[in-house]
Amino acid sequence: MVKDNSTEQKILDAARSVFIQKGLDGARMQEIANEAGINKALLHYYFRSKDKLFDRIFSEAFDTISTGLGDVFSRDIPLMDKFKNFIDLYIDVLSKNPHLPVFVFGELSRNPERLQKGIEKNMNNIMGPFFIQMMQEVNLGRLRPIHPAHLMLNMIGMLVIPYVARPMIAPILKQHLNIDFQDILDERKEVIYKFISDALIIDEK
Amino acid sequence: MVKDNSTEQKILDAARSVFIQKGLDGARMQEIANEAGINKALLHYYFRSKDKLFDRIFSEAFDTISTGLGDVFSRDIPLMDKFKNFIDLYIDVLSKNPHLPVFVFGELSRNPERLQKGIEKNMNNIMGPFFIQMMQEVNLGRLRPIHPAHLMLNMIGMLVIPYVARPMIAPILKQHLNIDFQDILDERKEVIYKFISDALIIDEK
DNA sequence: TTTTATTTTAACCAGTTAGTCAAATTTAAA
DNA sequence: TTTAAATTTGACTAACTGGTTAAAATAAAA
Repeated sequence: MVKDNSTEQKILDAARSVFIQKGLDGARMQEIANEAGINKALLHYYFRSKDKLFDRIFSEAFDTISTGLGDVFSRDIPLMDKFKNFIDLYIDVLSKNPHLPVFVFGELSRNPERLQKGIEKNMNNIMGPFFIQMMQEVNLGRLRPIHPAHLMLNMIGMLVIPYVARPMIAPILKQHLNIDFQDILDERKEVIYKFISDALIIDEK
Repeated sequence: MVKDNSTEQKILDAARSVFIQKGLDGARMQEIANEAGINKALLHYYFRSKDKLFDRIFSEAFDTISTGLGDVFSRDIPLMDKFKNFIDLYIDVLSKNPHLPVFVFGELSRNPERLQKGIEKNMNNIMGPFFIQMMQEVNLGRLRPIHPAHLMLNMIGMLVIPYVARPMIAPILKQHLNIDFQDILDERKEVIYKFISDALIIDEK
């Protein structure tokens, strides 16, 4: 009497794959049905409409891409350790979901009201303490002054750009410098952490 | 006897607006026609198909977003000045075309073969000298060692992220820190240049 | 087994979309 | 002015798309 859960899962897997690859407008219900190995009508039996199905996939994607912003920064550890943890965690997530940023940013740009209220709520407890912790380090003369918002933008930008701009940059690197993009990706964790360390930490001579 | 140029221009303006807002799949020829104030059939008279029209708009957008990578880095000036010029130029371009990165990266991600061969050609003369110039500064002990490819990724990431992630980040900043995103944007030039300076330049004590 | 509820399907439908075409209108040339 | 070329339009079409529906198949309950 219970719904066959594996069918629902097959649909979700197929929908995730197709939506992330083609976007809301480019995706076809027929293609999702084919990839799930089922009838198109069954799609509407499980999820009433394309939009409902898409919402499900997008929420999931948004949650994934919001990972860490919460967990990491609320832990009671030194600031630079938070950055290190954040970088490591985020690159792990991205390397497993390389197409997520383009998908989320793209759909969000065409439809900003899709933004979840949830994520904004549990951001309240984090931003404040993190802000204070940075101010302290700056006042102690250990960090060069920078607004936390800018620092977060800098980090997220450096983390995300290789995945967002890959189809544009990878061919150039390969052609003119004979560099495999995967090698660059493998070095990102260390490079980014060193870069922000060098930018932030003041040598005490 | 010459084609009415203003009609073609009206079409291109409308197409640019609609395609960048909705993407290839989300755009409708009828909407482009409406926005251009003409008949839909006239669209096909000037540009034979939706794809042809889109190609035109995308190429233009790609050229715009590739600005500076060529001009700035081939000039014979100190390395840090190149970075400063690049940052200034790029932010000016982005502030005039804030939706371009999401558009180009999004369409390129769904259709990587759209990549122009042109841009790769005139990149040949630039990458080499820039690479060498950086090596020299590093060997002279003036710059901390970093692979030029990583540095470019860092810069482009920091430059582009506010525009790409705006609908995600702006509400958070407003809600929890009461910061207007435009204020952040206005500070980006200086912040980014200071950040990479601090990260790269070795103090000679 | 019989009955009832759930899952799956094939066929269908109404609305939309890119693209066409013949005719009308405007512009330029002879 | 007349003729020819270029521009613009309204009406149309064939293909596609999300969604529906009634019936069939399967599973569960009685």
